[in-house]
Order: sequence, then C-alpha cells, then structure tokens
Amino acid sequence: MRKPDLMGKDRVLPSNSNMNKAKLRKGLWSPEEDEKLIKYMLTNGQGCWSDIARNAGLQRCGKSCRLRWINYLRPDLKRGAFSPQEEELIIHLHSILGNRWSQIAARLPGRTDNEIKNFWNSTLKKRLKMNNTSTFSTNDSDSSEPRDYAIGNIMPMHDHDIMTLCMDSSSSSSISMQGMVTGNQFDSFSMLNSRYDVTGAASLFDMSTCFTQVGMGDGFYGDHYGILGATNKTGLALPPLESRSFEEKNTVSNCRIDMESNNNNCSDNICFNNTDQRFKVEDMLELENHWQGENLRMGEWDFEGFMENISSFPLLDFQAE
DNA sequence: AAGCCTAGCAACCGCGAACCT
DNA sequence: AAGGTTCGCGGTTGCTAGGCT
Repeated sequence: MRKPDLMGKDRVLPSNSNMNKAKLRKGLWSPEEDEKLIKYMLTNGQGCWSDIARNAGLQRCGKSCRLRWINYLRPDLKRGAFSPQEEELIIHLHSILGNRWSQIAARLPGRTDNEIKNFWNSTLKKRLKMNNTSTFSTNDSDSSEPRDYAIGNIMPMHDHDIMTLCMDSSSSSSISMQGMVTGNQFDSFSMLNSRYDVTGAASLFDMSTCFTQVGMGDGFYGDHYGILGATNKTGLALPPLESRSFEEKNTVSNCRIDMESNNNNCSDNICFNNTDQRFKVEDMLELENHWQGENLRMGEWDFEGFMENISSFPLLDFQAE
C-alpha cells in the first residue's frame, strides 16, 4: 500500500525551544533510516530508545524508533494477510481480552499489536457487525471490554475449526530467532531490498530465515514480545503470564490437563499439543461457556485470576501462508 | 480521464506504569 | 517521598492505492 517515503516528505519537527535537540523527523521512515536503525539494533541490541535514536544517527525520537522497530523492522515479524485461523483466534481472544492488543499479539507470533489492531478495526469489526447485527446488539463492538460473543455465540467455533488451530509445534514455522542466529554476518541492504521489493506475504519471513544477528542480549525484543525470552523446549515462546503450570493456575474452572499420556492422537478429545501438556479443548470450551454463561464483564470479577486462566491458553503458531 | 470514496496501514499522540535519581 | 525520565499500550490520524462513478 503506502510506499516508504517516496513522497519525499521530510517533515521535520522544529524543536520547541532547544535547537540542540535539533529537528526530529516525523512521518514515514526512509529506507536509509530503516537501515541505520537495523544496523544499530543488530550491532548494539536494544537499550534506551532515546540513546538508540541518538547513537544511530537518526533524527527521530526514541519513541518513533521503538515503534518502527517493533512494528516493522523486527526480523521475526510475519507479514502478509492473516490466515483464517489467525482471524478466528483474534476474534476469540478479543472476545475474552477486549482491546488488549498487546495481550492478543503475544499469542500470535510474528504479529504486532498495531497490526492486529488495524486488522480488527478495518476488517473484523465490520465483518462481525455485519454477520451479527441480528444476533446481538453491537452497541459498542469496539469496546475495550471483553465481550460475550465468545465461542459458540458470534463466532461459532466448531470442532473442525478448533482442529485447525491444533497445531503441532513440530510443524511450526515460528519465526523464532532461534535457529537464525548462526553467525555475525548480516546484509542489511538485502534485508531492506527484501522488504521494499515485497511482492508476497512471505518476503520478510523468507528473509528472516537467513537472518543473522549479533549482540542481541537478554530482552532483545523487550519483555512484551518475549520471542527470545521465554522459549519453552518446543521452541515456542510464551508470554510472561505462562510462568506457572496450567493446573496450578486453574482455580476457577474444572479444566483439566491430561498429562498422563504422550499420545498425540487427539481424535476423541481435541487437544493442543503445544507442549508436553495436552490441553483438552473440550475443557477449554467448558471454561469458555462458564465465562459466557456468567456474562462476565471486566470490573465485575477477579481480573487477575482471569488473566491467569487466560494465560494458560496455548500459544498458537500458524504456518506462514 | 478525472474526481470521489473507501479500505488498509504506518505512524503519531496522550496517558499511565515502571524505573531512576 | 518526590520529581523526572523512559517505556509500553491503546486510540486516533493522515496518507496512499485502488475501486467506483
């Protein structure tokens, strides 16, 4: 859609009073700026964003650099259209979490909160509204509060649908940096070319497979994304919320985890085999129905406890399509 | 061909939380 | 403890491409 800064817009923010703070650029990022930021991040890793902006030779505020990196330059981003599975998951998570885009994004590897937010506002919201004006009142479908159109209501999630969500981590195309970090060479130009010559959804993804990096310390992606920070043994990264076992956390519902068998045959009980734990979807649905039945709203119940339960949802990792 | 409208998306803004001094 | 700074998040804006008339 929008081409990167071909309009030659060098919008510059005149510094209010301090000319030493110099003119901070605003607006679209040029390829040169991207290159500078990528090079700096790969060499030095993440630190104080205002320092990054300064040291990388960018006339941008740190905030702008952070946004650009997180939403566009991070090598683990999955670009391109959302898959139907991702769409369903977003709808489902939004029904639970509301407009907590970062929480939703944390469960969609390679997707950013901004991307999901845009997708929701531009596409899903309208679709849901159109599909369901007759089934329930959509007085505030963009409410920041979770809604009760969870599974089986607005967006019926059948066993088959859920089965499509049941991804074995072994087939995962998780764009985890693991496996990509193999050396010190990095061709930022080819990376940029790859990005700007993008004609298909997978260009960034393809690029990332040969991406190498150096100097990425702990928290390279920040706490929020946790791509590197909390990778379990299957290579899947879980948001910080998943620090405890499902069983430990589950105090609200009667969800149970079948940990006795390593059998992957889930024909009877649809399950997520995300980790060693087999999480039965039927139980998940029970949990969902519980919430739905109670018609719970934020502020009317124990949000922390809820989040702990939510955190036990599997992190799905879709094939790049 | 020109103008208008709309969808999609990158980026900015404001606010609150966390952290630092 | 108080004030300042930085970070992260969600809401919003502004711009472009593409479709339509």
